[in-house]
Amino acid sequence: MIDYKKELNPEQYQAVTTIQGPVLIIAGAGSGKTRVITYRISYMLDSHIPQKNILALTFTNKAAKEMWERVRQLTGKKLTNLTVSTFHSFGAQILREKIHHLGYRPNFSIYDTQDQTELIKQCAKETNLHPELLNIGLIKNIISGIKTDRIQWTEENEVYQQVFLEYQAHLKAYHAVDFDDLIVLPNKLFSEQPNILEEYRNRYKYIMIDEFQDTSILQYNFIKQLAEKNRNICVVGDDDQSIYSWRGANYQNIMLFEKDFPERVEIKLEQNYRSVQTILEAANHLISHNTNRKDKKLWTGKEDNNKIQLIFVDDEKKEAEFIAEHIRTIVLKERAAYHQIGVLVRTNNLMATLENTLLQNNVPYKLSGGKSFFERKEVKDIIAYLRAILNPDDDISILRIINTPKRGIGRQTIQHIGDIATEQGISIYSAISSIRYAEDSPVSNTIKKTLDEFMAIIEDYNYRLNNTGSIAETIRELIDDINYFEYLLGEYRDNDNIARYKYQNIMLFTDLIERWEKDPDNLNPNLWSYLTKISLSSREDNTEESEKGKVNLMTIHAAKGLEFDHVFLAGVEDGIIPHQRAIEDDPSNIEEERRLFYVAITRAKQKLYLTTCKKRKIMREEKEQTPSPFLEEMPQHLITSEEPSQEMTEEEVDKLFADLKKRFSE
DNA sequence: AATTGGTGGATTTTT
DNA sequence: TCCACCAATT
Repeated sequence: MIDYKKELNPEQYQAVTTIQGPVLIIAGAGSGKTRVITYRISYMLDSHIPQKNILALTFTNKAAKEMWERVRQLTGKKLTNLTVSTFHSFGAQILREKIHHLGYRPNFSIYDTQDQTELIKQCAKETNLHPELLNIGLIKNIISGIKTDRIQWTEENEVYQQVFLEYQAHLKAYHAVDFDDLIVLPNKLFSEQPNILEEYRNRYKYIMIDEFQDTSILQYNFIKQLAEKNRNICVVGDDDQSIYSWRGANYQNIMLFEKDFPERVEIKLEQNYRSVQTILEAANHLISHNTNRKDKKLWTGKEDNNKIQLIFVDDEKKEAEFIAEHIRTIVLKERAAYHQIGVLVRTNNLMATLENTLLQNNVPYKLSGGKSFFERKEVKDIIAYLRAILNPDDDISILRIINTPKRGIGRQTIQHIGDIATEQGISIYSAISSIRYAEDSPVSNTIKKTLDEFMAIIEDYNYRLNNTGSIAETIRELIDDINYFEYLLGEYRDNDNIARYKYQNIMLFTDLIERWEKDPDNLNPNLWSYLTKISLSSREDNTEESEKGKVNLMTIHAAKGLEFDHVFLAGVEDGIIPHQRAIEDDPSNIEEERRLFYVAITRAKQKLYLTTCKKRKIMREEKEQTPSPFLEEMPQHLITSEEPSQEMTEEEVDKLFADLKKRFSE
């Protein structure tokens, strides 16, 4: 039995043991937030609350996974009925069970950003949108804003109204949903169908929300509906770490919660267990420049004399070299473990140089963020096949694969098929099927035959994936049947290695499916669940052994919730952080950029390094850079700055390392 | 009619 | 650096 009183501080103890009624926990950075949630779940189980009545929602898959794992270790129980998931996968789960009430099939496809972009382009074309107005990013924001009630139609954006309607209609016709729908549709079900809401209220009587400051209004409404009756809801958040407002996060939800659940118990966790005094003091000082925040005083018992290091270098190349070499030094000198080192950046494009340099210096690293394995073109092709096989009305997937590998179905043919589909209001797949029998069809007999073969593949594998043995094995046969490897060789005929590499990725993909399929803990090994799982985990979250022993290279956003002994923050320059674009959008975004900087520096447990370049290549151009203004918002006595260290030759570096090694062995 | 190769343009953060 | 669009070629 766990001695809760002994293992937790008084505030944490109160947070863990107050399981009836609404609770608001304001948890500063590093104050043991995850610990509180996991102990709280454990405490509930000890109080004989059934697993199936507990719902814990997080923001990222990584967090969900980690929480699950920690509860499992803490309790030693088999967690078969506990629900720990992200908002989006919880939404997907509800839709899987109930989406037929909205007229979709349960085999619906989930569109990621790429698919969404394709669809928007298609809709823009169909509505004859003026090419000058075609700004996909903007349209995406408007569509998302309207769907989630964040914005209204105005004179300015109403030109996109037609595209929006078209977009929505297409999704429905394709039996497809986008990321927003994963919250919008369950929310709609809850508000329109009281019996469904009642069913979920009875199931999930105890609800916990992690990273509450990152929830959107819509997500808030969703959980409010669910929790309103039983009122056992615990939200945990930190307004200082709200960094997703661009995606609809609304930290005012904390105030809404206070209003909607006035009987709440409020608990503040202010003791920081993560960082040393220096880092915490700098962070506190920095964040105090923000207005309109809940007052907090984070404190720690960890004294130290290490200052934050600020390093000036010439350009991004030198910056990367400094980081790579310094990592090698601290690994040798301070016996730091690679996986306890984090290299953080504001934007993905800063990662390329760092990556190359780490590679050259033999520093093992692991990326999170950036392109996911499942977003690689070759893998995405196969996924599109699988989606189309499960849901042939999914036009986006059909269009992606209809001529991949090349079968001789070109632009013209596709145009014809598309016209028929639009005229008759049917999907591309149905249109193909009707072309085959049409007397005056606009396509030649040769092409008809090709189309026949294409349909045969879809139908054949639809049957096989639903009825026969191993999913992974069937997919391998599919890849073989469509001659994908030959296609790759043709596409990259000037470089066999690329083709081989891509093919290996696909083989890896099928291996992943096989492992998932054979996992004894997997209660639901059907292909649809797998496709859903990977659509929702856009990032690679390796919890494999390979994760150990590697430096973590990631964006600040991706680093939220993580901690490292040593943190390098690269590109601490004006225009990068705060990001120029963010400020241009709205000068008040400076506060969010500051929170981002705050999140970055509070990832460090012991030592923090900030690097600033004098010049940097941005979009092919050399630009003179100036240090980030945030540097001046931290007490100067906590920071020591260095001019670039003299360049060392390869031999000198080797000699230094040899010396260090010698010192150790003495 | 399909494919290939060239040129120009663009890059915040993510479920 | 990578991707999308356009014109010439088979």
